[in-house]
Amino acid sequence: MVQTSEPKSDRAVGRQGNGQVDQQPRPGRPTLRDVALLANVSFKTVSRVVNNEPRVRAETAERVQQAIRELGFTRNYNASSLKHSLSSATIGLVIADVANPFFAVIARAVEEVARESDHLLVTVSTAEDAERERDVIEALVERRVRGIIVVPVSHDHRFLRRELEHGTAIVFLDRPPARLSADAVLLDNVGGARQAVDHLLAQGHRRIAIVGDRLDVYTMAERYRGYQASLDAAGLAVDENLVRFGCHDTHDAVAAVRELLLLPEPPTAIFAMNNRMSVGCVEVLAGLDRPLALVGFDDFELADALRLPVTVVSYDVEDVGRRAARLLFDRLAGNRDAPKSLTVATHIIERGSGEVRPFSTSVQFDPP
Amino acid sequence: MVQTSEPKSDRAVGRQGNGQVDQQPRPGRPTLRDVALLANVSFKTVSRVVNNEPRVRAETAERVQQAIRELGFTRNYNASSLKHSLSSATIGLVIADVANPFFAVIARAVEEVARESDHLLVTVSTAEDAERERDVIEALVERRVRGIIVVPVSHDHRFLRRELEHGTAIVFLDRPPARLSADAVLLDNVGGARQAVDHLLAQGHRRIAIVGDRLDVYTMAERYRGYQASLDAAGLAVDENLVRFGCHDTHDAVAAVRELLLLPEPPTAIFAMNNRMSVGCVEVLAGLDRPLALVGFDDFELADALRLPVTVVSYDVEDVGRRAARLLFDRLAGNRDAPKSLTVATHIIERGSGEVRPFSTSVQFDPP
DNA sequence: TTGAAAGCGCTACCAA
DNA sequence: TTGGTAGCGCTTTCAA
Repeated sequence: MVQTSEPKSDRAVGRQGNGQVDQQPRPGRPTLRDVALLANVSFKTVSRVVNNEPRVRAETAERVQQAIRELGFTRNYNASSLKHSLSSATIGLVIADVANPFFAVIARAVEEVARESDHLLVTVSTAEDAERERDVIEALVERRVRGIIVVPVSHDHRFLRRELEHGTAIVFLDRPPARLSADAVLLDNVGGARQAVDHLLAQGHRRIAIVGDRLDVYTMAERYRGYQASLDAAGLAVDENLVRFGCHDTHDAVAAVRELLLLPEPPTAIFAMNNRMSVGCVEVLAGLDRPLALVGFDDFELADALRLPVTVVSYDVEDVGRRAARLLFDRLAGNRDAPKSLTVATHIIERGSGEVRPFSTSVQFDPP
Repeated sequence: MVQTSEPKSDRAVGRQGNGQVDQQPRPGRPTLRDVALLANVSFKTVSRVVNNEPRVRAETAERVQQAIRELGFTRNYNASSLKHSLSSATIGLVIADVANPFFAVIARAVEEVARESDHLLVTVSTAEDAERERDVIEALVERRVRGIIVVPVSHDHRFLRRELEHGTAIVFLDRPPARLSADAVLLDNVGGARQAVDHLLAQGHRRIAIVGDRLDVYTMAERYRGYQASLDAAGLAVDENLVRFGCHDTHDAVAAVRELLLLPEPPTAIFAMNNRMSVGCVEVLAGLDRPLALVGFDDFELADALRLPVTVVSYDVEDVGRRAARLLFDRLAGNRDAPKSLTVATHIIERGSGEVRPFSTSVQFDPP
């Protein structure tokens, strides 16, 4: 079906020369031994060639290379790393969902750093399920990944202490470890949420709704604290009718916003607690005659190209991923300092939706 | 720093009972042997417990479990899988870039299927670089992943024939194998592009620009063929000034569209060849007074919430990923049929931007 | 420059 | 129900 132009000579396994073990080509993948047999050298010599060790005669090496090509031999890395126990040149990334752009960007940044260090990345999703978190981490440890970057779901990470002691590096991302001391890269969630809500208050809003995922997710709890603190500082009480948690995805957020709009006293502004929530809000708000104010936590694609460009609390997502990965490889390189926790600052990007005033009808509907 | 409530009794390694080898706890991860020593059984028995094999006395099993917990033992999966040679319960996914929503959704779908089969997923990016493609595939093979789903970049996959023969399942996604016969899940690229351009022609457009990535990427070439065929059928020639290839990301697309608008005879419509291009186009078009028609290949988030909702050529992305993964696991389950190639159909979703007429000024600017 | 032997952590097979 | 032995594919140490 497909023509190959590779040289086909010397196809027999036991070679013509001396009377070596002329055995059948075994089924399955060729091993060092198969190559050795074909090249008529000891399998240790093949190992040397495969690992580019110096003390091999050029002529011998060439013969071995030829045999490797002929057989399509590829070194079994799992077997190699059985020796130096650790290793595997693989790291793990545990996130909630790759299809969420936040995590997707994190994954790319981490993979990029991993690649620079010649490591492969195994990405697994938890879907915010604590049990699944344990399962996937276990699976990663079983494969002896050298390190794990985890966006944690559970609230007790003592089970990871053993792994740390056993030499697996672990870095927490976006959310801190619970009941464990370990490296972490976090955001200023409380501060960012305060920025958002303060901003809306400054425009004169008093009925500010909040739309988010489960409150037992760390970032949600923190951002809610920021929301509360902001209202509190303004002398306002939290109106439970305006608080909508439990939205897992944009669909849920759409439903939540629709409900909010049907309230006898609807909000004049919304604080969307992450990029999924913001997108959900926009889906609804885009259809309204009169604009509602909106500030979202996390920037997102096309936020600036919408009918009413969305004001967001932003930060460098890629940097978050990169920093976590660097911390990890730093540990793998032998760093034994006390666990470090970095907090990345946020800043607000005003685009229009956050500057809408309550009940305003003359708002600018087109981008500048 | 962190308190543990785990039982700490029997901490010594050689137990109190008979005079067994009372050796030092070795550094590094505990092995079957360490557990056996502590539980005072043979390490084969520990192996049985770890693998839930039936013939172990409950009492013995409990003692072993206790030792496992005490030591924080985790089975070394790489060592296990050395036996049944293949295995590793891992598959690979080779894509261009996880941060591209198309690939992110594919990755999620593939991971989901993998998880159902208790497999882990290693995701690697090629950044559309053929050399990197070979490198990462090699890295995956070295780790003996059982199968690989690849969105190929290179134009010669003969090097994979050996891997197929050696038992590694390979499924091509989005782009077909070149000089190799293998499973594939593709889109109707030519047909989809024709739908898009025919649609624009039907609105009366005659100057239809096309914005895309490198023409040597299969999907781009195919979609361009569709563009050509559509124009050809309408008796129109391709105007090279309106053809903009070489856009890797949204930024490049933005620049390309800006250039197009500065043309002495600018286009009245644009065909964006993938989701990245569409987003770039929207970024520019959102700022214009007079709308330009736009049809994009690939649906994308918020396309319906934009000032001028975007008409797209759509299809079920998740399904594409799922089908590829199912094909792969089907092979791993032993299916030896001739390679299969599936083509997923596309359909147009009219949202407004594709229904803009040339030079129209009275276009509906708000969503219904 | 090359090879032989031991062993990484585990499972398979057979014996007790 | 348990344990011993061999060996997966490779690297390491030492000898030739």
